[in-house]
Amino acid sequence: MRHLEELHDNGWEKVSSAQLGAQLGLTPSQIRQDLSCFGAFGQHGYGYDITQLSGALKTILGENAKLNAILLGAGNIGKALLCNFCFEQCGICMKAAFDINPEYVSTKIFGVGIYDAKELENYVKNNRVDIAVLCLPKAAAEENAALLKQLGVEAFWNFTNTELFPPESDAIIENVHFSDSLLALSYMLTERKEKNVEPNKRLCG
Amino acid sequence: MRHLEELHDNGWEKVSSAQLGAQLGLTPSQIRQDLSCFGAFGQHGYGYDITQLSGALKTILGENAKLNAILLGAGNIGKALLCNFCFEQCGICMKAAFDINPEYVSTKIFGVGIYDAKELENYVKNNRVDIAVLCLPKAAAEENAALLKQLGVEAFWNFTNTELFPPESDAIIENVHFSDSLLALSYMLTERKEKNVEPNKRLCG
DNA sequence: TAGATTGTTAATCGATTAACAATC
DNA sequence: TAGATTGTTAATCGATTAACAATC
Repeated sequence: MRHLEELHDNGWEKVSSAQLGAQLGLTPSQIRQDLSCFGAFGQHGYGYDITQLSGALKTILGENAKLNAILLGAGNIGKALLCNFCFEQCGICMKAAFDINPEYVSTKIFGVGIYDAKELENYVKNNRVDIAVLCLPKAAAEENAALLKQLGVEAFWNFTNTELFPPESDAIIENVHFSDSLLALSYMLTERKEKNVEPNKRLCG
Repeated sequence: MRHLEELHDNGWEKVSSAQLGAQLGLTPSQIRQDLSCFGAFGQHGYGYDITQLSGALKTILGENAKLNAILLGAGNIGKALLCNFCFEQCGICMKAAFDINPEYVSTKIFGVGIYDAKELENYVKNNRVDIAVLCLPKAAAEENAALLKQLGVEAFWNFTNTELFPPESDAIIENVHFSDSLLALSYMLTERKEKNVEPNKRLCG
């Protein structure tokens, strides 16, 4: 999706699975087979019309679903998201943010009102909330996630450094674990450096 | 790793592959086989000593490698990372940040000095830089990543919403693509809602 | 010794790749 | 029609799971 938009911005109108594959580091087969899971978006002998394909993907990804979100925790990360991240572009409507800090309450960040955390339950009961964005400290996150789940919120975008629910939970969770990500990078770099020094003791690809 | 630390904090001393699997939503086999890629950390008939295992994983992940990092772009996201993210705990030493905004230059955020972006090249030439954390707007990110790569920086923690290098590049990149993440969530939620409404037109798992 | 649980080998499953008929 | 490229079926490959001998 991201790549298709880039191509579109650069004036491309069509693209073949071979081109897409080369640009993304995938095989043409993979492009075609993955897309075919969701339908037939290409034209034989021509390729994929970029506008058409990205339109279809948008629908599949739910960008047209008009989902409502709220944000919990207007600290540094929460603020950074509200200010910098374009929820709109992902088809998400950011409705409200909640915090316990009285300094923040009743202010607005980038057009989004900050409410007292005490009002959270009431808000969720009276408004449709599809996605909760969690930017809280660990303990508060678990507590609030459980509450929200109970109130019917199904999806969580989790910036806390914890698993919110046990594996058997049916909540939909997308974790953004910064430390996992950085450690993965650290691992890849460390591994490469070791390989360069002692090229004979590697295991497992 | 994260889970082992949690167990440790809760007073656990040993854990079996069956327990770990249940807690993480994996099969015991997977736990054992994945760990065995890197060595034999358990004891037959006993399980894994948590301190010992997490110590071993730390080394594997490079937490003991003492890597140096710099951060580019002290805007909202950059600031949030500097203030809230514990690089230390991942074994990373955050040495310096760079920005073009004269308001930021020569100040400090959370103990990390902000320098003028003009000094970047000079700094990298005179100091070891293992990891560059990119919190820049797209265009600037590509430019700076190319420069850093040329100066010998191998690893990039990328908070830009773009691919920094073509797939064939040998740079080590860990992307944190917020919009990808949110769209994945949006997809899962949309898919579930559709399934509930029309339970008969699903494809591909 | 009996019980538990590992590390590893073999069996199964799913995902990726290759091939090709269909078709624009 | 010839050339290009899709969507899909079959072949290959790798990853997950199951099984079990080794051992604490």
